[in-house]
Amino acid sequence: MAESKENVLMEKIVSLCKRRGFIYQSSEIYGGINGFWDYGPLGAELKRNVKELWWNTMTRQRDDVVGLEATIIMSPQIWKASGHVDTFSDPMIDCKTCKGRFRADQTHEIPCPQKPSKMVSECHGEKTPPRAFNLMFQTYVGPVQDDSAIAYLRPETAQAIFAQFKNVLETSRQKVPFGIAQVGKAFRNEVTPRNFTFRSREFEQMELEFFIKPDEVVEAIAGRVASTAEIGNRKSEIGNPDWGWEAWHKYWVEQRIAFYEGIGLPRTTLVEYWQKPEELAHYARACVDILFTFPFGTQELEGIAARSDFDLSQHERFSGKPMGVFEEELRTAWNQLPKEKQDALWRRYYENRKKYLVKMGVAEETAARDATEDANGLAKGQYIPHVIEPSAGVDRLILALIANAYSEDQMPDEKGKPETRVVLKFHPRVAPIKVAVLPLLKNKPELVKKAQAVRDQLRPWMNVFYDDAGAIGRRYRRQDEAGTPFCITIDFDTLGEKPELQDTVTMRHRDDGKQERLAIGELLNWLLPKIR
RNA sequence: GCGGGCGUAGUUCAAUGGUAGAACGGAAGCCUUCCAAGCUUCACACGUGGGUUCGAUUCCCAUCGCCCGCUCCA
Repeated sequence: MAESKENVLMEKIVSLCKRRGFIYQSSEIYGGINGFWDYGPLGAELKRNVKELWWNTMTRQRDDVVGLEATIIMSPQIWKASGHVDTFSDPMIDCKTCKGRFRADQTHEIPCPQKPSKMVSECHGEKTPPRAFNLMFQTYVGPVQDDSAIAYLRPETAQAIFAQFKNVLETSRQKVPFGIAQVGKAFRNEVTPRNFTFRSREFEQMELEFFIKPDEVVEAIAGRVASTAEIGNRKSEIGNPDWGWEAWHKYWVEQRIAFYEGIGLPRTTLVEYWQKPEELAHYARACVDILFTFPFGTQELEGIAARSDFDLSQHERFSGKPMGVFEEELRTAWNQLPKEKQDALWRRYYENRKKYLVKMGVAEETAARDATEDANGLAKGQYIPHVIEPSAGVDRLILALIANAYSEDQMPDEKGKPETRVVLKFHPRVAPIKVAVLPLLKNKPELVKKAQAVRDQLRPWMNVFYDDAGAIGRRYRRQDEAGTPFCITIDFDTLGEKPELQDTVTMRHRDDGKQERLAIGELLNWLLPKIR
């Protein structure tokens, strides 16, 4: 089989990941298990760095986002409300004649691959009966394994945020607009895990649910809803009272792209894809995918969806607990609005609520009654928040970072002969090892002792790697493959061979091999801004 | 799940119906005054399970895994 250039590159990456301890196959000694991957020592550091950067950016550096860490197994009711129990499964039919596979509900609209004049449902190919498979992993809670004990491993982290929305609202002293962030494992029994870790059955997500006022409420309070064109010109002003869902959506798209650029993915490798109306999930008003150009294609890293008030509404209906918020500000503003304005906003809110309820199968009459009740709430300062959801896959991002960092270049060896060098050009912020400390020679105890002292001085602040084995060049190359941005070498000048250079070291840069001389005392101040 | 291809040290590759070699890498030691240097020593593999056979890494079957297509998503 002729192998494509992309495929060769992926194989090199997979091989490097194993060789250097970034990623191993799960359960490898037992032959592996499809769709599961483990992170080795360097991978674990890389992943931790990425998650901490996300967490820091999304919560600690902001006033308006707080964190949550929920369980993986939750009440199965959650997945009924979210729709995952019913819609997270696609009945499929295989055709034994033409080897095609089709969604059972679409056979009447897909042309037969062999006889395009006929639809799949009417061609003569021998077909299997429809087989439904739910993509959620099932388990049982408690010792008795009957239907009443069925529970699911969460297929996304988002639902826990919705389920705990009221608790967080009441205990965090936040008010809308604000967000709840969560990082954690999710599980999907994918039909076909593929492309290394890109589509795994166990994976990790970094999700933010950012709760905002519905546009009707924004308009009631601020008098207007800002157009997205205006937002583009005032990016620095975060969260003006007149921001509607479109402004917030656009804002988060910008924020997320900036995040990716900040950890070393160049803008040129990223694609911002606005989903077309017909591609949107039923609950979404808009969705932007941030794609990365992997060796195997341009694929999704993150989706930023404007999910309306769908999720909170679903949980309100299924749990019977109110999910709305009350704001004095809205009540006051509402009562000062002219009657015709009140009526117009009331009508819009009513129509949206009713549309949602009818779509979810609520009888017309009941829907009208409930929507009326909801719209009447506006005058009392009550509404159900809408949500903007930036949802990113950690493992995909790790793979993107590795693929982006992978490069081969020519570097002269000891004798000046050019040799191919494999180097992972990680941004220092995500690099698993920030700095390697190397005594020039191992068999000179003074060098070793000094190097260990430098290591110990830096260790509390960053991940430091000490290595004294073999020639210095070999150690540099090893660090290149690990993606270590900086190497510190302790030599005889450090010890004072040239008195003016005493207590200085060589700082060697990964990407170009250039070196500079730095005083030991200034190392920390030199390094810290680069790795944070 | 369906169809096609592929499974030999950590990696990349050899060879063979009579139980396997290399290179690089790894470990230990010597040496080494800045980019995979040199010398010595060591460890490590036929994915798993059946079958055929006197004997299977080699042939057959199954299974697991990887890659490519269909399909799906973070």
